[in-house]
Amino acid sequence: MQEILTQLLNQAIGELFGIQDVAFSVEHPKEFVHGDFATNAALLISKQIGKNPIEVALALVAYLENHKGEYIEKVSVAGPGFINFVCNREVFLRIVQGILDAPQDWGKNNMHEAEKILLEHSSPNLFKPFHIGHVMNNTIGEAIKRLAVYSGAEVSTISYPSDVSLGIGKAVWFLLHDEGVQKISDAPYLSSEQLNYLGDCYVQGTRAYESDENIQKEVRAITKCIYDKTPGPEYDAYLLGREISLAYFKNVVARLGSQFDDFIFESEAAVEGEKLVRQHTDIFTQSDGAFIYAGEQDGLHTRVFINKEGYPTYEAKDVGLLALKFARFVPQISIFITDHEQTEYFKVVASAAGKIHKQWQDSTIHRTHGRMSFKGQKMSSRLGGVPVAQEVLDAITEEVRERDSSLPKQTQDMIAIAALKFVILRTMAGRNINFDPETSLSFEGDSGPYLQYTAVRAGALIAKAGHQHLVPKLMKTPLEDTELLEKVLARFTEVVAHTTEEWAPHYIVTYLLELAQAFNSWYGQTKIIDEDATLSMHRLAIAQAVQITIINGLWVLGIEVPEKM
RNA sequence: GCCCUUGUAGUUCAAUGGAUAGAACUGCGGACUUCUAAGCCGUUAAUCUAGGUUCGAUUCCUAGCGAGGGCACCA
Repeated sequence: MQEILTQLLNQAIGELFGIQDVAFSVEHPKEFVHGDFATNAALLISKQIGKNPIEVALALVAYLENHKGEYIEKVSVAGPGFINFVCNREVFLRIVQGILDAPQDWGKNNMHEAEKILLEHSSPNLFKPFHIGHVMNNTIGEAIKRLAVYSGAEVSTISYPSDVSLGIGKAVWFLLHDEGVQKISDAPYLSSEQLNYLGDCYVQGTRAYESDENIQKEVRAITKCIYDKTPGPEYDAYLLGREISLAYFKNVVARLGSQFDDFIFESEAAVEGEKLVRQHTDIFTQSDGAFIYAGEQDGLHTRVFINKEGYPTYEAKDVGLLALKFARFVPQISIFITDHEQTEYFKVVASAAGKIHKQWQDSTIHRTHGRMSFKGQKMSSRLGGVPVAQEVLDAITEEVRERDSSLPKQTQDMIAIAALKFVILRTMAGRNINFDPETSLSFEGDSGPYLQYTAVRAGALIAKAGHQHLVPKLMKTPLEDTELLEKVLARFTEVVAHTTEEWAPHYIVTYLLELAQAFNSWYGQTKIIDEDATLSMHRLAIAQAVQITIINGLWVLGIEVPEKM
């Protein structure tokens, strides 16, 4: 439709004013009352030829009226010189029919057809708890993954667990000094006591490390065993903790609705990264016994890639990670998600890596999430720091249960996750989120459960009508009460496309709220199933299209819709 | 000190350089007692400051003020 209008306008401008290449836009006005499309062409032309914009617009409209074709119903001038177009209703009804004909395809596009997209997100620190920051990462990562799927790409999702670090050495030290191997072996597999104990190892180990120099030496020795994979009780204890930690990670992300095709471990990336840095002494120069990259040459700052003790730092590991990603998956686009505090850091890594392989820098997209700050005390962690994912989810699920204890456990979980994910996804990614469970977390108004409820409600309507042998079916000349909804529905694919261009899921959230509000408002003032069977069937068809659109939209966001609520 | 991000109703968030800056929560007021009230209808309320570019600026540029993050061997 946009293409048709653009072409038509170019033709009109050429014939009337004899100019070409006017960079006008054809877009949806914010308000539906302004029409279906609007263009600023007259404003731009008037500037070029020095005429009054309204006059220019009127001339254009006169021309367009005579050439408008079957899709355009009305052309008019508005405001300072905008030209508004109203499309024929047939245009929208045809789109809605398309939703009903192929619900599973509604919203998909071919922006990345046949491309390989690699996604990395939710990367945990083994031995440390999976906290609320990981949930943010996971939620955004999963949404971007699904957007990629909707764009026709062949998507692989991986995670990059941190499995070697001094911190892990500390945890293993405590594990060994507290007969911890016995303790976690005795506890039921993936029980909360087992996991809590592992978390304590990290905290206690860190505390011990800070208090005693001898312990520091022991911890470093253990860390070296882990790096070098030296057989022995240290490495065995490490392997046990690692296995439990990883299994736990898979468990938590599964609860959130995502799974991974593969892992690249930090220990692998470390080996690869160190090798690459040592191979490229032209890029990584020596300074104070360390290998550094002087980012100043690209307007950035210097970072250390191999420290003076000869160990690869996080920087080198990230270079190794890039190498492994492109070698194993050969993606056209590689996307990864981190906390936004890594933005500047990664620019340096990308700049350095780009000098080894241009593609590693050019094909990588870094998306970030902010921090979640907590005002209320309700969900502060047992560990005193950042709240643990499991605890947050349990607390929200408990609130859902208090609202309606009759719902199945699975539905309660779905609603809780929707509430939490919504809070994360509604905001432009990268910004901090003030999360006050008392006020931010909502089940009413703009919220995940509101969207779920709307879809469930539409579904209930159709089910009820089914008992009266009424089937959803679009009619040729229906009443006007569904016109607005038809127009809102039609925009879904554009919204998905826009969201994919920027990899910014919050656009979908905003759209779904708009759709849900339009639907609920209509529902509130219209009797959908009434005596007139023809009208009822048309309205049901609209309700079904709304249901499909919300379900598909929420699917992209990683939110499931229950049968009932 | 330098660099990046950011500043919108009382609160939490929106707004590809466009038309009357949208929602939700909160407050206040309503309707129905008929398809799911986690709903609907009404109402009060905002672009940090000062310049600039533009027909037009919340959006772009400059300066200031405030917030968050980063800046050599942690991850």
